[in-house]
Amino acid sequence: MVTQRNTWQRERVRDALAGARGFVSAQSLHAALRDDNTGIGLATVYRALAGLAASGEADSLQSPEGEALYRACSMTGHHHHLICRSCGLTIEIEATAVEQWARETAARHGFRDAEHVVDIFGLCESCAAKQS
Amino acid sequence: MVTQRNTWQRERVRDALAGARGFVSAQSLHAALRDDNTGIGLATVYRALAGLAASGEADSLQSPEGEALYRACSMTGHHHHLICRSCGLTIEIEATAVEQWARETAARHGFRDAEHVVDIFGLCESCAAKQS
DNA sequence: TTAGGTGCAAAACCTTTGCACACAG
DNA sequence: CTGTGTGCAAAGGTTTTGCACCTAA
Repeated sequence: MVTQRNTWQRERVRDALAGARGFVSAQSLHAALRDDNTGIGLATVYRALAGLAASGEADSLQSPEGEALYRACSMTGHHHHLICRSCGLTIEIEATAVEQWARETAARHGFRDAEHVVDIFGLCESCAAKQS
Repeated sequence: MVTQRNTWQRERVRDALAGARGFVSAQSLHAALRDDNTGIGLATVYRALAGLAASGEADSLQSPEGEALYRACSMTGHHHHLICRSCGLTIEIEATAVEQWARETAARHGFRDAEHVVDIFGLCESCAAKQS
């Protein structure tokens, strides 16, 4: 395993990520840390996030707007997300049945080394209430 | 419904999209049309693709590299994709079981207006053979 | 005619990279 | 010390936008 030093910047990124309720962009994460008087650089945030994603501590996905979104990963192994499209609240879900369906579908069409993306977007209870 | 004029540029984009075996980026689509002596502009390709996606004639998704990928949509209604990560071959699949699972999962957590993303990436048979 | 489309180039955007300096180990 | 990490700024990439001209209806 590659070396991974323990700098206060990485701590802050890790903390900010853990404190976020849902997926956050590198940009907004940097903006938030900026506002906390930390002189942290944008590049550092990107590098820290890439490191966290590589080591499995964070999850990443592409937003429809073209940004990369990150979130602290609590569940070990493979899992999926239920995401509120309004407030960003994210719930990690297991999908054993879907896993199997994906494997079978890939196999039926002769595909190998199949990976899959399964995410559900919706309005969480509180956001749905607000919008009523 | 908004007006949608019938220009040769849009025809070419539509044709190129229909002729592609899988998802293609706006950039490569433009490059391909460029090579066919058409003086089509990059902005026009983007605008045409946005229009096709808006009218449901095309599907779009974000590649992990941050590009927007498009594909002609043959199946009506909601569907998912099985995509070769090497050659881009795309197979449209139905996933009734997954649809239901997604609805149930969303409902169980109090989410409303749930949509979902379900795509499988892998190596298709011929690409797997080539790589052996 | 005329509202909308097109091309070009510039701008906006997110992300990566080069480099000198700082710092954890 | 020494090899990494950092900050800054510049560069790289994709996508959008402004504007004058063009064109389908």
